[in-house]
Amino acid sequence: MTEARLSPQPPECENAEREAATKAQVLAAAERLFALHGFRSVSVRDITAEAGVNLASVNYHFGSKDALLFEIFRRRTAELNRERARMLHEATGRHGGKPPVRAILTALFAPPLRWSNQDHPRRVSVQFIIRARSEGAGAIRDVLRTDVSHLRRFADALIGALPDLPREAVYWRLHFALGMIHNNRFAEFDRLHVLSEGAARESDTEALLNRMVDFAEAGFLIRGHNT
Amino acid sequence: MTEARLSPQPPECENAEREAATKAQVLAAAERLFALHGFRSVSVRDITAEAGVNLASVNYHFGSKDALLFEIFRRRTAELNRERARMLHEATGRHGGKPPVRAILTALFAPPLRWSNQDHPRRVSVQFIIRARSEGAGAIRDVLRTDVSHLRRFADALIGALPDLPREAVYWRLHFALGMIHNNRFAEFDRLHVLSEGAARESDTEALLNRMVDFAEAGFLIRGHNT
DNA sequence: CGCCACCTCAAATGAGCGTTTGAATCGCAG
DNA sequence: CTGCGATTCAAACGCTCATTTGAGGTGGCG
Repeated sequence: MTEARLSPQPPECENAEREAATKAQVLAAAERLFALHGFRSVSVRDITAEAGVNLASVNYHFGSKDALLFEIFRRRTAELNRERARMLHEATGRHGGKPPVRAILTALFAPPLRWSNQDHPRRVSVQFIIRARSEGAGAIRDVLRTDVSHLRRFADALIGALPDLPREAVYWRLHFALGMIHNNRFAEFDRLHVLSEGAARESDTEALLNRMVDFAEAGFLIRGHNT
Repeated sequence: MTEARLSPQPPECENAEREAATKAQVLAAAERLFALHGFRSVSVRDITAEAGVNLASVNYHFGSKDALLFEIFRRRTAELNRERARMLHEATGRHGGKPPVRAILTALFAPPLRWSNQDHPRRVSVQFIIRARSEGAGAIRDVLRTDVSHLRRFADALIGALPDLPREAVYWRLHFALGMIHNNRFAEFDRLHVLSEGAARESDTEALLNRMVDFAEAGFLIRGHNT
């Protein structure tokens, strides 16, 4: 409960540091608990207990439990979208403005997959985002449904890479590809371990990334009877 | 509140009918509300109000809210698995014991997709199952993680159809294919409508089924550098 | 009819929830 | 040292929740 004060810090910034420390501890604890157990299952008391701060901290610093949830969601999706956009931008530069399907899919898949790595600091963030995507209500749901600016970049890039494919086919296949990522919850991996009797393990992130890109790329490149 | 008694029924079976009616009304209301808003957001009071029955009905007929949830989950997944197994069995018969990848994937995808049809009585059931898969805790989570007998039939069939592919590759690709279905939530369709500006609509179920099978089949049939 | 098992009902129970409150405490400026 | 704005704290508030209770009603059967 007094951990923040135990850290060796210059006294002249201790006040600001303590504020930042409390907020940061709440954010980290809430993200972890939400990712593991869902929003409604985790109480403000659970969060503040895990963070080692006072019960009132959440309402003081964030206004409400919902606002805290939205704040974490906002931060993490912004981070993820930024990294994805960066990789897409790099791929665009590498390929003279017209990246191939494989490079676009890699930009889409790699960030969340690499974050899911065993010892990555953003490991729980991916689970948090996936959970927020399916359980989120209110403001989160509104953002998810209406803010497609980030997805549009990828859709446009795919349309450019597949000029002969009808646009709606591209949108559908992008929808399928997104489903592949959103299914990477801990519980799904557990089921996969049981089903494959240990043969399929997600520990090798780059191999999994290749598998996913292979699978999705093949789906994008076909020219089926109904395209 | 007295709806059950208003229905014209032979008096000699009214008691049993009323019991069945109450249970059935609770089941239907709970399934619908759970599917639309999630488990934790829906209270027993919401359910009994929607069903037009007394508050205590849930605990009397099912024991607890959790047990009611699990009962619906058990029924719906059993129905879905039965239909999937039936289609797989039919495909197996049609192809002399060795159905091709396309037929296997159709057996996997068609039931939930057809249930999602606009006027299908099981429309909310699919949303319920998807939600239970990601939000479910306790007994549901245990079943999801450990009961893979239903999936194993499909995995074995796919292994038989793809004898040159390493087993773990089949498991991973099945995992990807399952992700494609589980992403078919109402909210995801909404987002797709916005992104595609109305071009991609899920109303034509058979066309969507073809798109999904095309996409997944291509992913299964490749022989990539890391298989 | 009278009994019985079954079901329904309104009311209550007690626990847990998000949030609020007002006093206490902090580092710091005057 | 004193006063001040920002933060932390223990306590409490009001509400909703799942569940329980015990009385009342029901139809079927001897």
